[in-house]
Amino acid sequence: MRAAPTILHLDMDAFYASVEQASKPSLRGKAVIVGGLGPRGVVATASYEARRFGVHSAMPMAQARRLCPNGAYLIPRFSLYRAVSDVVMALLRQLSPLVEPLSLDEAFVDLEAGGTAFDAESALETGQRLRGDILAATGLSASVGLAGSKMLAKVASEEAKPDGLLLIEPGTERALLAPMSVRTLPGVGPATGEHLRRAGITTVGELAEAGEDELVRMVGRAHGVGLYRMALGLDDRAVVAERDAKSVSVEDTFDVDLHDRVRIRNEVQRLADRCVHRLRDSGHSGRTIVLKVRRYDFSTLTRSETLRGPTDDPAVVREAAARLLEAVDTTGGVRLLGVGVTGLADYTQEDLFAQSMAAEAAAEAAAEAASGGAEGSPAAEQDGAAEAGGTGGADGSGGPAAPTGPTAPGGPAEAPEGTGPAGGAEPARERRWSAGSDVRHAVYGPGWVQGSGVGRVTVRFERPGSPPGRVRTFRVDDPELEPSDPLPLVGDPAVGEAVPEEG
DNA sequence: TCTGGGGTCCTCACCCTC
DNA sequence: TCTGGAGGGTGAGGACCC
Repeated sequence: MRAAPTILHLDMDAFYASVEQASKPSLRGKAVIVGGLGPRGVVATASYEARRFGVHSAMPMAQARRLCPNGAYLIPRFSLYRAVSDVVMALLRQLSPLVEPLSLDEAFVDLEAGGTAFDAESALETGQRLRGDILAATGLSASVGLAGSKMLAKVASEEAKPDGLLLIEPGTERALLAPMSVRTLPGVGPATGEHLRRAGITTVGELAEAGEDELVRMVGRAHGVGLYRMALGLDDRAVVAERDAKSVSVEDTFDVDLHDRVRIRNEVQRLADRCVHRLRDSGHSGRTIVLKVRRYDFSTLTRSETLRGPTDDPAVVREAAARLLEAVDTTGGVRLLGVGVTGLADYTQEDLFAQSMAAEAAAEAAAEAASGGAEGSPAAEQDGAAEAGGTGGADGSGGPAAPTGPTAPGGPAEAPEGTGPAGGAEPARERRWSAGSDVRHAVYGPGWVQGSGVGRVTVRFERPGSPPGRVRTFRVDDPELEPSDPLPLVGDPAVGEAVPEEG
C-alpha cells in the first residue's frame, strides 16, 4: 500500500535575510546578505535579490562583495531568528505532536499522526492554511512540500521554493525523481556527487539503474544502500519529535592565524570553558573530550580522549583539552580551534556531588586562567553587529558597502590584533553602536544603526510594518539614543503610528 | 579566491579480549 | 601453547546538513 502524502516539510524562504528585510523595511526588495563580516566570513543566507547576483550560502563573504557590491551585509541576529522560529514551530505543533525541527527554519511534520490530514486533498488544505498562518503570524513566506516520506517531502519543498507548495502524488515519485540531479538527494554532497559523476552517474534515474551492489561498491555499504533506496523513492524514516543531543562543541576561527603557543593554549582553555557552559546549559555531562585544530593550510585534525566517566567539570575538560593540544604541532599557524564533548550522559547524583567538591578549586583555576593574548581575534559572538550599507536609499545615505564600510568601531569585522576577549581591566571607551542593531531615540522612536564611526552614529528610523524610514545622524554619546530589543515582526501595537516627520 | 559554526553519521585502523 | 577470527572500544578523519 502506498503511503498517503501526509508528511509535510516546511522551509522558510531565505530565512535570516527575510527576517532582516521584515524588520528593516528599507531593505525590502534589496539584496541582503547575512553572514560573518570578518575577513574569513562566509554567507549564511542571501535574499532572493542577492541570489540574482550569484551570491549563495557558504560562499566566502569577499566573493559575495565582489558579485554584489551594493548589497546590505548583516551579521546574524540569532536571538531574533530564534524568537520567530518559536512562533513558526508553535504553529506546526498545532498540526501534530510529531514535529521534527531540523534547524531554526526547517521542520518535518507528520500530519496523519496529528489527525490533520489523511489524504492528498486534506494535506493540501492543511499545507495552504499553514502557509497563511505563518504569513499572518510572522509576515514571512514559507515553502511547503507534501509527500509520503521525509525525503520526498523535502524534495517537494525545494521544488516549491520560493513561497510555494507542492504535493508529490503517490506513484509518481520515480518518474519525478529520475531526471533530477543526484545532488537533489539528501546525503549527496560535493564529494559523493563528484564520485558519482566520474562513474557517469549524474541523475537519480541513472543512480537507480546502477543497482544497489554497484553503489555499495562505490560509496560503501550504509551510504550505497541508502542511496539506492532513495533513488527508488523509498524512505521509511519516521518523523521523530524528540532527539537527544550526541555532542556539544564550540569553535572559533581567528581573523589572523595564531602562532604563539601560549596564546593557543589560552584560547583552548577559553573554548573549554565555553563548551562546559553549553554542556551544563543542556543538562548533560560527557565522557569524551575532543580538540579540533584547523591549521594555516586548512588541514583539519582532531584529537580525543575518553575519560573513565562523564564529567561537566570545567577543570577536567580544560586539562584534557590541554593534554590533547600538547600532541599537536601548531608550527605554521592555526586558523581555527575547537573543543567538544561527546558521549553525553544525563547528570547523576554522584556527578553533582563530585561537582560541588570541585567547584571551589575550579573557580580559583578559572580566575587564573583568564589572561590575554597578542594576536588574532575570534569571530563575533554577539548578536546584532552588522554592516548595512549600499542599499541605495532615497536619502542618499547609502553607498557601496566596501569591506571597510561603516562597521561599528571595534566591531568584529575590523577587530585589530590584540583585541581578543582577553581579561583584565579595559580602558574607558566611547559608546559603541553596532551597525544593524536596534535602538530607540527619545524623540524619533525605534530604529536601527546603519553605521557609525568618527564619533557619529547613523540611525534609520523605521520598524517592522512601517514604510521605509528616514536616516539621522547623532553624536555617539547622544543621551537620547539607547539600545533596544528587536521589535516583533508583526503584531506590534505601535505599528501604524506615524514615523516622525523630517524637521 | 577563499573556504563559519554546530552538529550527525559513517568508515577505517588499531588494540584488546574471548 | 599457538593461532586466527569475531567483536567491542577507541581514535581519527571525511562527508554532509542547515
